[in-house]
Amino acid sequence: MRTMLKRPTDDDTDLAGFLLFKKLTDEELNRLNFEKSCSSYRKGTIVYREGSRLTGFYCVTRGIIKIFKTGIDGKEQIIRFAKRGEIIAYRSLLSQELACTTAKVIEEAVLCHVPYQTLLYLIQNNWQFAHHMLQIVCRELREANDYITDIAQKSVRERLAEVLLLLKENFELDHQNTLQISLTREELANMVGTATESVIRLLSEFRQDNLIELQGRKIKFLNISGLRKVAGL
Amino acid sequence: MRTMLKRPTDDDTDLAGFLLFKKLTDEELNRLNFEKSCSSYRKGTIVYREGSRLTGFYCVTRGIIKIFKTGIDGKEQIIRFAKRGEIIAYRSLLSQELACTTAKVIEEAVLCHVPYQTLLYLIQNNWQFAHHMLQIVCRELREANDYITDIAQKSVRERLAEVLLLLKENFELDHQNTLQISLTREELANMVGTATESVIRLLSEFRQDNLIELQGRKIKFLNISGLRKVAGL
DNA sequence: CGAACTGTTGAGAGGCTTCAAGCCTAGTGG
DNA sequence: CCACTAGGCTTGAAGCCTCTCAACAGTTCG
Repeated sequence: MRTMLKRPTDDDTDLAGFLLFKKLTDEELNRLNFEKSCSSYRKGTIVYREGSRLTGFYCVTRGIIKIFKTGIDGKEQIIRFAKRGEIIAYRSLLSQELACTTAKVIEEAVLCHVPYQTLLYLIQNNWQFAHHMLQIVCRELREANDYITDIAQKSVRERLAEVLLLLKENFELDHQNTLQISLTREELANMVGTATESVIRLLSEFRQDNLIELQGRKIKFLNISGLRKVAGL
Repeated sequence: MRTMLKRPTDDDTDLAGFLLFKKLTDEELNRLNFEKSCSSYRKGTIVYREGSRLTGFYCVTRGIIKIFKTGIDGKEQIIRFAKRGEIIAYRSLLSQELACTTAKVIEEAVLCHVPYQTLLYLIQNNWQFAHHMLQIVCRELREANDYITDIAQKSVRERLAEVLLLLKENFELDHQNTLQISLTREELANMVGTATESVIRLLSEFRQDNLIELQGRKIKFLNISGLRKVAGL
């Protein structure tokens, strides 16, 4: 039998913790809470698909969502991962375009759907919200520009090292320096923009160089400054 | 003697034509016009440098500005070109970060500087302005994401063809199908993310395949659907 | 237990980069 | 006015990084 999908807890439906909503008035927060709808998503679920029309954006209150584009021959290009506290699908919504990415659950998640009308209401009534939103998009744009430069100029080896460090920043480590996100080799390849086999070979080399330790999908960091050097940072 | 720098004409200082400012009230427009300052920039001038703190954003009313990041060994990665009607430097300004790109004049330009305070004033007082701003950033973010996918998955040959088509869209052609922007081979390479020599060889191949015609930096399109096919579109 | 997916390793091919040398053009200074 | 220089452009050769193909082991799950 499939494991039961956990109901969203109170903690999962509370959006007050989101920095983005910090400056809302009580009235606005009430409206947001009234109009949002939260639900659980099983691992593997597609939240929305590239090319679809979106009805709102989502706040991630639990789990991890993979955001990717589908390129040549259906090969995925991973744009980013979203975790608790982050929002997804807002880009296409704001520019009123069809979704240009697909969002897939890779760790059992709870998402709160906020309708487009609510988003517009908040933008119209609370400039601090709009301003905060602008900052979020602008940061993501900088990251995208940085990534363009990396991918265009660095070798696959350098990029893989950098991606590992990036994951370390975003998902932290347990007490043994082990990365707390589980990705397939293919997913790593789709972040770096390379072939699965290349990732496998390079990870293996990093292990031989005592930079990391591997155990299935678990990656343990042994020498972070060494990795940083490989990444060219 | 160096040629004189043309004074900005009335046309060069008129921001009313910008879509971004369409929804401003008369009062807001007056304030904008009072607080902005326009001046001419000679070809080759650096408008702002990566790492510097910006005091405002710029509206391009004439000429062409190259926006690029400096990567490994000082190699440029061109992020985009801005022309009449577009704004630059707004990203770093809004996210309150240091500039992450450098902006260089590649065709004699007129820029209108709008102070940060004015930008904030507009965001606070006119939600339609803020909303429009959000749409601009979101569109640019989509383009960046698209480009990441291309650069990660396509060959240099495909990317070069795509870049040529992109330039065609953004800068149009004269009556003889000749591209109206003059770029060095190196700049083309820095857009595509490859070596200058590779661009030269591939352009030469495109010419042999009767896709384009070359005359110095002038590029004339002979077979656009052919190019599109090469680009994998 | 088999099917499907993931991970691993090897071999071969080829796209692209790098290095090097020479040509051409435009701008500079005598 | 012309030689000179610097920067851009072009071409060739060599080699490496990375991809693709292929085969197989390990794992998960119905």
